[in-house]
This record gives sequence, C-alpha cells and structure tokens, in this order.
Amino acid sequence: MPKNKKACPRTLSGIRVRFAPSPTGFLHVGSLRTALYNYLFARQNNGDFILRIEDTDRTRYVEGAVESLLKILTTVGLRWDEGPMLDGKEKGKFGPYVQSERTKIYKKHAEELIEKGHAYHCFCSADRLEKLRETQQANKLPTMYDGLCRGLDKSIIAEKLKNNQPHVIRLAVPKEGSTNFNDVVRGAAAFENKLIDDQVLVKSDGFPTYHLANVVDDHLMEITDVIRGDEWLSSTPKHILLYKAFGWTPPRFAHIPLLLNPDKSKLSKRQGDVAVEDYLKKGYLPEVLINFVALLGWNPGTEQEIFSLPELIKVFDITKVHQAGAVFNLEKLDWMNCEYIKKMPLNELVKICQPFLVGACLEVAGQKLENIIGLERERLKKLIDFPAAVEFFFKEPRYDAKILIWKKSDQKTICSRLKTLIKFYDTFTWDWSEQWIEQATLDLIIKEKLENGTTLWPMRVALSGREASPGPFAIAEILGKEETIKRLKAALALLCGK
RNA sequence: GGCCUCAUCGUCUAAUGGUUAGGACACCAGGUUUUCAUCCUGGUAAUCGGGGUUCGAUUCCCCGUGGGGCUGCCA
Repeated sequence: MPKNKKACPRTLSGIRVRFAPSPTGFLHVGSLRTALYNYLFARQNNGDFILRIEDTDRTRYVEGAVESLLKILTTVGLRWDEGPMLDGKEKGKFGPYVQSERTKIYKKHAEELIEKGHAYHCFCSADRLEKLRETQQANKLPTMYDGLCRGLDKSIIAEKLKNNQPHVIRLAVPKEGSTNFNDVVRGAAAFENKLIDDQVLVKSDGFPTYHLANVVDDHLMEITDVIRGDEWLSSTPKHILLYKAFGWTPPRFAHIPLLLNPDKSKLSKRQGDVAVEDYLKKGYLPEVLINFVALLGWNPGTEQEIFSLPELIKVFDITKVHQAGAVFNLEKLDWMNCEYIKKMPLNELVKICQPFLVGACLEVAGQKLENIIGLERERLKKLIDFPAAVEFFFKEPRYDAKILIWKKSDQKTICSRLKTLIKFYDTFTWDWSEQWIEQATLDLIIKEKLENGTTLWPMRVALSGREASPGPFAIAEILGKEETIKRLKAALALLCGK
C-alpha cells in the first residue's frame, strides 16, 4: 500500500466509468481486465459503464474489430449501459460513442484552446522533429518539442494556414511548476511541468490524438473515474493540464498494473496468445477468463479463488489493486478452467462442448454423449481437448499392439486373458451395465485366479486404444456388448494374430 | 539518454514493527486406482543488496541493484 493513498472516494450514485478500446484487431486479455475492473466498479456503485470506441488512428483501423469486440464483451457477461450496441444502434444520450464520428467536437475544442492561448499551431516537419530528438538524446537531454512554433506571430500563422501548410495543434504546457494528482492505486504522483512535452492534440490529418479526444469525451460524457492501464500513468499530467486549460474538473484516476509475459515484459503476442478470442476458441470458459483475470493484481484478502461475476461485484475493491505487474500464468488458468469443468452441471458442460465436437465431426447428441463427457471431464483442461479424448467412443481405435501388454506380463498371458474375456462376454446374460459388468468380471477374475492387472489393463486398452483412459467397465457399457466384444477380438487378432 | 514507477517461494499472492513468513498453481514423494485423471496425505521453495531509525525491520526512511512503463502527428 502506498502511503498517501487516497481514501476510497466512493459515492453511492453518479459514478460513471468507461472502457475505451481501439479497434485495432483483437481484444487483449489485459484490456479484458481493464474492462472488468471498470465494470465491477460501476456495478458495485450502481453507476454506469460506458463503452466508447477510440478509432482516431485511421491507419491502424481493422475492419470488423468493433463487432468482434462487442461480441466478446457480451460473451463474457460485461454488459455496458451506453455506447454502440450489437444491433448496430447506439444507446445513451452522450453519443456518438465512436470517436471518428465526433471530429467536429474535437475541432471546436481545439480552437477554444487556441483562443485561450493554451494551444498553438505547429508547422514543424517530421524531419526536423526527428533530428531534434536525435540531438537531444545525444546530449542526454529529455526528448521533447523545443517550442519553435510556440511564439509564432499571428500574421505568419494566418498566412501559413491560408497556404494550406501542413500543421498540427500542440498543447502549450506551462514552463513552471508541477502537475500533481492522487491516483487511487498509485497514490500521490508529481511531474515537473518543464519535463512535460507540448503534446500534439490535433494531427495534420485533422483527427485528434488520444490525449485530446479522450479528455474531451471523458468530460462531455461525465466520466467520474478513469480506470486504465498503467501505461497511461506518465501521460496523465498532460491530461490534467488539458482539463485545467478547459477549466474542467478532472476525474479520479486509477492506473492498474500491467499484465506481463513470463519474462516480465508487457504481455505481448510474441510470447503466446493475448487475444481473448484465442482463449475462447480453445475452450477456456468465459467465466474462467473473468475469474482468472480479476485475480491478477487484486485479491479479496481471503483464501477464496473461485468467483462468479456477481460475487466479484460484491467483493472487488479498486483501492486494493496492486501496484506491481502480474505475469499471466497459463498453468494456473488451466487449473481454474479444470475446476469449472469438473464442477459445472453435466448437461451444461455437454452443451458448451457441442461446438467443439461438431467441429471434429463426432456424433453429437443424446444420453450417450452425456455419459461420455461425464467420463472424460476430470481428465481435461479445456474444451478443445474433448474431441481427441472422446474420439474412440465413436471410432474404432488404432493403436500399437505392444500397449496391450500389462507391465511385465507377456504376450501369451495377455492373449489368454483376452480369449477368456471374449468367451465370457459372449455368454454374458446380466444387464449390460457398468455395475453388472464390473461385478461379474471381478468375480470371474477371482474364480479363474486371474489378476486385475493382466485382465483389466488389456481390456481397457482394447476398448479405448489408449494407455490413459476411463475404466474398462464404464467404456464397455457405453460401447455396448457387441462393440465391446468386437474390439476385444480386434485386440486379440492384433496381438496374437488370430 | 530523460521522466515515471515497481520489488515476499518459479508464478499468482497473504501477513506483521516481534509469526515456525500463510494460501493457491506448478513441482516432488506417498496413499487410493487395472492406467491416466480425480481424490487424500506429506514435502521442496520467498521477504533483491547495503545503510539508517528502532530493544527489535521482511514491514518505516535513504541509497544502490534489478525489472517495467512512457519518451510517436499509436492508443
């Protein structure tokens, strides 16, 4: 806990937060957590959770990214109150919620800043700026704009504008003093103004930068709390300066720690999946993703680790979010997915498995499927593992004859056991159920002085074709008497050549 | 280079100015089981380093070290 940490500034109403992603491709798991923390904070305060699309960089815009984003947020259960909706319409009175449709608003505000003397036109070329940075770095100076255009004469500006000379608009950052704020998770933060760059607010293509659009929108949309990734911390003084320049009150800020690669760098595509969609496709449950990501950088202080979304709303506390980054640990994700798979109602599990089985062209309905999935569920980490694990129930297995042989027993013994089993089941008259097959077979083993290992192991392998699988009796029941005998005979032929 | 920031087992984390530094994942061993998995029992494993304050520091302060973020007409 940082000293100086601001006491939880909660009110019971009027809280408005936003999740403001850029449609540049896929929803990052780090963004999912940012969205989640915003959502939890809004819900626990009866506040509003707003979705805004920050697409001011046309060069990085990806077709379809917004739609996929909306779908994923819906899938994981983060319902938003305002913003673009799945039906293509918008909800909320502060719209449009897509920044590319708000350019007039930003233009107007940029002009206002220029009039007030808080912003200025800059005609410097990219070339000059690059050289400037190089020189500064070579001289061990901070790399920032030198303010060449800041004092430009009004008549010169007017003429350059008249000639359509390319330009940007920059924030005129005060040279003196410092900009301070109190971050809900970071505590007190202070930045010297002389080290804050004259940030570009409007690009030469007329689009605003993040800094301008974000501040204007957050104010206009009456956002009370900005909960965002830690990478924004060092830009926050610029934003505060902007609020001041407009004469607005800044919102509260909460900068949450980054999600990290195993090597502790910022979580990136290079080192594994980062798209929520990729995890969904592999059969990580939406609830698990939410649960898992909630616990990265925050915990309730109890030993409970499994939380539903409603439970998270109750116990989440933004002031207890950590300051250090957290490695995104796949092993623990797997474990948590397992926990959910093991504990969820079977019929529900069957339902969510269906798409994965259909994709693998396996039989997909009925009581039989439910039994099969029931048998395999404790063995699997994610839904995409089901098709391969379950395949032998639908198709005759192919396997190496050698694996029929139990430990140090020999081919001769195993062949004899298989023959005994075939003969026994051929004349089997009890109910063909797991219970009866088991009881009768174990009785047979005792009576004939066989051993469990040399009898049951080859039986199971004959039925499943695997060294690891559920028990032979459960498989036999599902396969049915005829198929069971067929597979035992196939095993006999494979191992003993008959 | 500059600015900011962070630091407890391998990982996610709990706790405290005085504890055998707790839990979870992973790992190892044992038990159960025809196998794997599940399940049960046990185990290995951490307060980055140096100063200071203090009777006592892992906890508070300073310095260092290491990591990370930002340093774009990206967000």
